[in-house]
Amino acid sequence: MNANATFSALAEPNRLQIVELLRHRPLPVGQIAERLRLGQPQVSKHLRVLSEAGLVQSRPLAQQRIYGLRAEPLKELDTWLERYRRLWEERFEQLDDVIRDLQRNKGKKDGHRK
Amino acid sequence: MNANATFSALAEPNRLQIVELLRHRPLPVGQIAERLRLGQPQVSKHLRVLSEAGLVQSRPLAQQRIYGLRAEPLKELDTWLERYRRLWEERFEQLDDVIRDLQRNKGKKDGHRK
DNA sequence: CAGATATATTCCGGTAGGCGTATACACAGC
DNA sequence: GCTGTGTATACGCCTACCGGAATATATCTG
Repeated sequence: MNANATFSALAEPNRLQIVELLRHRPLPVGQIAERLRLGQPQVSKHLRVLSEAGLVQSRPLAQQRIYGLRAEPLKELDTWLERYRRLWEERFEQLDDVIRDLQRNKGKKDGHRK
Repeated sequence: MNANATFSALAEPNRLQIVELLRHRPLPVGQIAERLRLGQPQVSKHLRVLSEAGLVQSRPLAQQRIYGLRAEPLKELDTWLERYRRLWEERFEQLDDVIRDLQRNKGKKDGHRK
């Protein structure tokens, strides 16, 4: 799925900060730049990436563009994570168990332990 | 929060594939390389990154290293996502609402400074 | 010990992507 | 129209990082 695009969009620290900032409320570009102490062109570029990943959306208001979060990619991330919840909710098949299996299959020769 | 490290580790497509592969069960490096059709050194390097992000863990078995998933970073990701669930569970404060607010306030100038 | 197997590390070349500056575009108000 | 404000894009520089090949390290076998 698109999890890839979402991850790489959020991998950049400033972009992650932008997302966290927009979690509270939509903001125009200038406000984002000011609060995160970033250059305006950098913010615009990051917003472009976030927008292409579907994480934000903008509406024009006079000369401003108000950017707000979009839920879908995060919802998809949640769905993606769903498949991993067993890792900590059930105790799952643990590494050591697998090691033990493999050692058992190794056959008769194994007298080696740590 | 370490969310940053987790995101950038998962941003790389091959690393994401490795994680998805290890979701089913732990595997030695060679198996991973074979199934994903990647070079062994590349896999080792990706595993190093994943390991430093805490996403995988290895145990030696003879000359092999068996890599398996670790739950914690994914659990943290889940926690991080928690704060965004309102975005789609409640309908939240929507972009258009904010636009309307801003347009209404347009009459009076509130201070902005640089 | 030598040789085989499994993995890690190193070096190199190419490239994607970040920042800063300058510039282009868009809209508002006069 | 012109000017000011807000945002987007273009250009250049630079660093991080990926892939591939060669090499180093570790462990088993005989």
